[in-house]
Amino acid sequence: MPDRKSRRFSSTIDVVLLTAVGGQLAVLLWRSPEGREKWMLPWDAPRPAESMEASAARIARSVAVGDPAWIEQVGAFGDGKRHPSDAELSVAYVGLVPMGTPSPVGGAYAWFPIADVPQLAPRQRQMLDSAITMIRGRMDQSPVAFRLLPQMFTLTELQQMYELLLTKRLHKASFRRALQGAWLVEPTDEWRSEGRGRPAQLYRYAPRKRRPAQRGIRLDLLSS
Amino acid sequence: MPDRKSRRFSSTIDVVLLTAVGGQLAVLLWRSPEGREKWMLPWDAPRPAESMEASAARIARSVAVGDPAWIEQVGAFGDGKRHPSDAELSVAYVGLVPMGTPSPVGGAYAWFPIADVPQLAPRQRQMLDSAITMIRGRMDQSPVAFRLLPQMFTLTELQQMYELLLTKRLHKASFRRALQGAWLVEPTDEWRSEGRGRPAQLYRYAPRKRRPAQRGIRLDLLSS
DNA sequence: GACATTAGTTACAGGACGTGACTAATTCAG
DNA sequence: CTGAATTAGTCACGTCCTGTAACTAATGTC
Repeated sequence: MPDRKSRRFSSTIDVVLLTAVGGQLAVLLWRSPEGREKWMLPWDAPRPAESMEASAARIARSVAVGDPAWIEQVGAFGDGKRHPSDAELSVAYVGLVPMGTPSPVGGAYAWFPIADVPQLAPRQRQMLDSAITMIRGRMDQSPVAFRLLPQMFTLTELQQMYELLLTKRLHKASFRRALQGAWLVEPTDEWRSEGRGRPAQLYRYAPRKRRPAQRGIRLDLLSS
Repeated sequence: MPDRKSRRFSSTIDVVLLTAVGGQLAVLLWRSPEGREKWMLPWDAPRPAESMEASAARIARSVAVGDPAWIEQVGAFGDGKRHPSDAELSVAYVGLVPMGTPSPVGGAYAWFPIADVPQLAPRQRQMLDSAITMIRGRMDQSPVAFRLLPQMFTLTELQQMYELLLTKRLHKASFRRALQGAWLVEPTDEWRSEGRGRPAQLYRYAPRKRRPAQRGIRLDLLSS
C-alpha cells in the first residue's frame, strides 16, 4: 500500500428522473433560464452534513413535483469525461416518478422521450445510459414498474409498463398467470371505464411474502 | 435548480478483492506494517489523470499477485460513515481473483473468509457487504463464477463455485443440462485425477453467441 | 477381484410457459 | 333496440424446462 493520503476532489450529485410519457420512457432535463440551448440532467453540489441520497432527493424535489417514488444510486462517474460543472467526480442517482404526475410548467424543465434526448455533456450521457440499463436490469428484483405507475392501475397498464421497460411484447394470459403466482398485486373494488370496451378493474401494489422462489440456476449469461 | 457550484471533497478508491478459499468466499485485507491491530480494505487516493478503474486496478495489483480477472465499480459511499482516511467520499470497486492464486506472504496481507472478517471501519463494512451482494446478483449476467476459477476446471468445481455463490446445493444433472444449453464452456482434452474415483475432464470458459434467451417475464420480485 | 468413490448420462414426472380461442362487459352506429 | 366493434379477463392445450432418482463409467484401495 502506498501512502495513505486522500485527495481533494470537486464533486456533484446528478439525478436521472424517469417517468413514462405516451408509451415511452422519458427523462427530465433542465436548462438555465438564461435561455441558452444546453439541456442537462439536474445536478447540484452536495451540502455539508447531507447524505448523498438526501442530496439526490433534494435535487429531485426541486425540479419535479413532490418526491420521486423510488430512488437509488447508479454509481460514480468521472474519468475525464466533460460535465456542465468543472467537477472531477459526479455521483448519479436514478429516481422514478409515477406517470401522469403534473410536471412544472416553467420552460426551464421538460420531459424528453429517451429516443429524443438532445446532446448532453458526455458524462451526463453516460449517467443516463447507465441509469436506464440499471432500472431495466433491476425490474426482476425491485418494483420498478410499479413506481412508474400511479397507486392504482389496471393490469393492462401494468403489462404495458413491463413491455415498455423490456422493449418487447408480452402475452396477456402469460403475464397475468405470472403475476398471479408472484402475489404482487391485490384487486380494489374500483373499476375504470376507458371509453369503449369493458371496464377494467383497478389493482394496487401489495406484495405478499412468498417462498424464496426456489428456481434453480439461471445461466443466461452474456447475450453476446 | 440552485446555484451551480461544485464542492471540494476528499476521496479515496477502495478495493474489495474476493477469491475462494477452502469452499468459502474470502476477502483480502491489509494492515499497516507498524503492527496495529486494525485490518482494512486496501485503498488509496486516486491520482491525477488516472481513471477510477485504473486506480482500482493499480491498488489491486499492488496487494495481490497480478491483475484481478475481473473488476467493476460497486458504487460511491460516504454519508458520514467512518473510513480509515479522513475522506468524505469513497468509491468502491470489486475485483475477482482466481482461486489458488498464490497470495503475497508478507504479514501485511491476508485472505479472510467472509464469515470471519474482523471489525472494519463502518464505511468499509458497508462496501464489503455491497460488493458481495453485487457479485451474487450479477452471476446471471457476468461470468463471475468463471473468474473465481482457474482457466481450466472440472464441472464439479464449477458447480461447487455456483453453490458457494448461491449458498445452496444444486443437482448435478440439472446443472449440467443448463450449462449445456448455455454454450458457456468447451471441453479440453485434458483430464484430472483427484486421487480416488473416475478422473474428471477439464473444461475452459468459451461462451458462444446464442439467441437472446427469449424467456418471458420474471416476476421474482421482493423475496421479502 | 470386490468395493468404495467420484464422474458423467439417461429417463421420467410435474410444472412453467407460449399460444390461440373463448367469454364478458361496455360504447357506438344505425 | 340491435348488432358490430372494442377492450377486459379466462381457459385449455401442447411444448419445453426443471427436479429427481437411477443408471453407467473409470479410477484407487484392500
